[in-house]
Amino acid sequence: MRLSKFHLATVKEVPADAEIVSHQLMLRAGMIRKLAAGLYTWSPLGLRVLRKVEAVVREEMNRAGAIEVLMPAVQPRELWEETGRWEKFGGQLLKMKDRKEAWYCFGPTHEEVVTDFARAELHSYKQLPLNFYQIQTKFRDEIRPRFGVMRAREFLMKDAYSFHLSAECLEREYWNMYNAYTRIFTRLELKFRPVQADAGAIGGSVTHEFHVLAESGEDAIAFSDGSDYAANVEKAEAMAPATGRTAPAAALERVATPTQRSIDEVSGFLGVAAAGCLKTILVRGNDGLVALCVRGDHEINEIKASKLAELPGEPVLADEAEIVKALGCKPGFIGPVGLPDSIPVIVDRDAAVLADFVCGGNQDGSHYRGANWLRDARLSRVEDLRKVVDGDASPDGKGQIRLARGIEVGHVFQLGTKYAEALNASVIDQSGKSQVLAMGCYGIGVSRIVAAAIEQNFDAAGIVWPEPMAPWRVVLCLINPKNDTNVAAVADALYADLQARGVDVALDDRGLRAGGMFADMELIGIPHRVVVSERGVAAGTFEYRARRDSESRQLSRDEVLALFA
RNA sequence: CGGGGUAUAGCUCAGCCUGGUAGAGCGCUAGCUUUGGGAGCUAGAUGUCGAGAGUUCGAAUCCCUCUACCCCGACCA
Repeated sequence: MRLSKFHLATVKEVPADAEIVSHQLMLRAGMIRKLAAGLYTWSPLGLRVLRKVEAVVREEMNRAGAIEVLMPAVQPRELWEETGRWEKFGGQLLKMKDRKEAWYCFGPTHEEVVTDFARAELHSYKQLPLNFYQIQTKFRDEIRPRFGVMRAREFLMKDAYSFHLSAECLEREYWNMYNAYTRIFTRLELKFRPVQADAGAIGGSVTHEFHVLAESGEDAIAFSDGSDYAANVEKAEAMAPATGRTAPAAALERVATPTQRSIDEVSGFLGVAAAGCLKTILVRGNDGLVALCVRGDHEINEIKASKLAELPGEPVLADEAEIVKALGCKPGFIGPVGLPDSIPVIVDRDAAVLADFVCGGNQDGSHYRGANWLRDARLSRVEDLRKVVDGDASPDGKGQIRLARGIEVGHVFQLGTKYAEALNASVIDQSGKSQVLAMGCYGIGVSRIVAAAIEQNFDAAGIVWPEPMAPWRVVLCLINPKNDTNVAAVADALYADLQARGVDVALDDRGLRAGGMFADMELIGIPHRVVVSERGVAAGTFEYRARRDSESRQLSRDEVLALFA
């Protein structure tokens, strides 16, 4: 590509509301331009990168045996009503009406459509297994779109859906996709980690997320420093403590805490470590209020709480009025001692081994000191309720938990028969009986990968692309071609040679001064730069510099060609 | 959804409190000089001050309504 014929649009300034580095650099490099909240135009430069990522994804999906399709972005309401998700999907589902007043949605995902396709196309076990995938625009009406294309409303996604006769076959394909994803992120040269994840409301068995590791990541992941164990903190199990509960030593004593409500305040005021305090919260259960207890220095894991039989799928905290009505005190003074019998007390494993602890007094302005389970407080059940913290024992028994932040770029999932059942997608098996299809689904956030890659690969000058997704692999920079016509001629010849060898090369013939040209090429992150100048032409050499290096080298023409062979 | 903020030139923003000729930097156009790390000088073009209604002799500025965008908030027990 001759850059004089391209449309580069780098800028020096960036809006104050671009918070993370990938958003800032994508705007400065002119890769994207915002149209509205969460909606971006991909410029020619940005699109080149997006297409490179897409190409790697497509190649590896094809290699793994998946078959590409393209489904409609707009989907009819009736289909979504068959699975009940027209209502259940919530506010993220963008709904609209056509001229006949019929309802449609802009697809946030394609389980319904692909299953509808499958029930029409698949009739016999002989056609299975199959894995259909597409690379397509999705729309999710996020509450708060932010960070540029990282959390946009409209985004490009690769989604694949596999169909099987048996759970065993589904599981084989699941690991096939897991391996394909590992190849994709490895080829893209990203630092990533597959992590065990929560199956969510869908309730499948095994599921993994693929996270690109980055400080700015929106997800917290836990991994072991002594093994391959890695899990989303939502999922990571907090192991039972090694030592049991010690016998009560202190007497129960009510102490005044006139204004101290939070663990920090109470622990500071009473001079007791947070780990010696008990945090009790009241949530609305399926049948009245439920108390959940964790150690003061721990936090409740909502995902784990949502799985308790006593609680609805999405637990809601009791509000102040409910608490006052039930206990006669305000939030901040709740504890398990003397709670009404109607309120189950579910206690985290670590909180359950506390002895002589501090907890709320169920009376405004008071806490208990020296409280003990059984002697003073009822304990209905012990469960894993808390979020893991750095230093916890790894659930696989090897090493300790460390925490890191990640950007979720892929997710593999065994759906089972949920959608196939709802939409009645089945085939005839060997024995002539109708069998509901088992399904898997596998997503990759293609546009998000572009941003995630920048979060891992940048420096003060701009983006430092991994080669497989760089807009061009190498750029030839012309210095002062007007002074010496040989410069342009030499550059043109080298450009033609590289192109003939299939090298993805750009020729910066825009006529900029050296400084501006170098700054642009570094900002947009081209991995290799070859300078063609009057000096070099006279000496028969080219100046070469890798984007990641700070030093340049003089190379002969053959050496340049050999670099990109 | 609740709270807060912003909306002015192509871009990034100042001006608004205290009403009175529409501003800066960058970018853009032309000329001259310059030419290996975002050049300098000179001359120039560019505005529905988000929309609507109001107060006023007069509104970017004050009041009201609307819209868009951004930030914060989902554990405090």
